Amino acid sequence: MNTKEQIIQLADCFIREKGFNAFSFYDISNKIEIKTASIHYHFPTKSDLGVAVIEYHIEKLNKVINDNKLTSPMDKLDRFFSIYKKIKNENKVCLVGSLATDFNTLDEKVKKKLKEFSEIMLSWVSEFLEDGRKKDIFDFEGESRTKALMIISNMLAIVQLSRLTTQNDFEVVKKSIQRELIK
Amino acid sequence: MNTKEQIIQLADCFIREKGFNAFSFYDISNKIEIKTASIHYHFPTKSDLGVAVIEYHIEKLNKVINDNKLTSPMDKLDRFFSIYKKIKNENKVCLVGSLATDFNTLDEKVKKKLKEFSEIMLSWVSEFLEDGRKKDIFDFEGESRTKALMIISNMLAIVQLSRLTTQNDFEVVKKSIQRELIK
DNA sequence: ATTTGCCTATCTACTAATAGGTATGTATCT
DNA sequence: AGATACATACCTATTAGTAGATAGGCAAAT
Repeated sequence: MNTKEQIIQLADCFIREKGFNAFSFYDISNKIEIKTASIHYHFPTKSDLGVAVIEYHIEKLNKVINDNKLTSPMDKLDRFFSIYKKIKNENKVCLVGSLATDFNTLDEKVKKKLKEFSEIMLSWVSEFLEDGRKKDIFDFEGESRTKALMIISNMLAIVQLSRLTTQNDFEVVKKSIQRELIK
Repeated sequence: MNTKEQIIQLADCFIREKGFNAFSFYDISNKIEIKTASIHYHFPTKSDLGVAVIEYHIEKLNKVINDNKLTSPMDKLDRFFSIYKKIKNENKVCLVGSLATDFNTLDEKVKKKLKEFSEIMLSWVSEFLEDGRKKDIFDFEGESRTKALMIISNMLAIVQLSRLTTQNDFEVVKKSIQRELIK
């Protein structure tokens, strides 16, 4: 892994651990052996770094989507849950949730990229929910986009909320979604 | 309203608009005619101000709970939704969501107070859901605390997420919760 | 009735730390 | 020679927080 990738991954960690406005170039320079000024060589501004982090997430998500193109809706759902399970295990929050609370402080290109990311996520979940319903694996009423919004909301929020309640609440919510959804 | 109360309300606005780490004493001093140093007279540290903001929310929530002690579970649910409706209309996010993403940067007394707040919210919702189920107004499976977690998660997240998708998604999610819950 | 002194709430002026960012130099590799 | 990937040194703005002065109100003492 080269320096640029390392910077992106560290920034990603900090954003989802502490929030965009709470992490600094110094935090990164402190973890890898590089001076803060050198980070600007790879990413002129903090916003550029923010965009790169989101792009990294888009790539990862697109890879998940592609690798699961041929699997069943149930497998896709499990894969979806595993993304959030990993976030919870690391005691982080999801990127969308983290940046959404800071949204009004972000500059336009970060906002735009974040919207792109959430759109990809929402489309993917909507599609495999719809597919699962057609195949009689899932059961829900109303539009699949709405159900996707509901499930994503649950996941996005529970990784945040369970920082305050109990870590176990993640599993509680996950199982509740499965029980309601799966026929 | 005295200066101290004004400071709390402004801090509350900023926290839920931009996040705890993105607002400064200057932001407040800029809105009311007071110097930043004078804010420290009322709140020695930023954390003290944070605690006061959460306490303000606890008071408000306790008032809502008390004023609705004798109303029906359905009215309580509507009242619960109206809290988030207001948040959405102001394009803010809820306090718990905002501070949960910054959680690892907060100091202990703020964390503790925030946990208190989320506990009160969760208990209240759990109780009126349970009551509504007993009275055959609501229909859901599993523990009422779990259902409360699900509904609070939906609300907490959709005020964040709909900053990225469309504002209307708040109503979509709200109606979906109602359709699933109400017999 | 006036003075004295304390309390409250503010200001001015300051500090030390941290922030994001820039300009320039330099070593290495192609 | 030029591009790449750093470092050094620096800048400016902003941050939370402190110290000390001040001004008004109130209440007890003179």
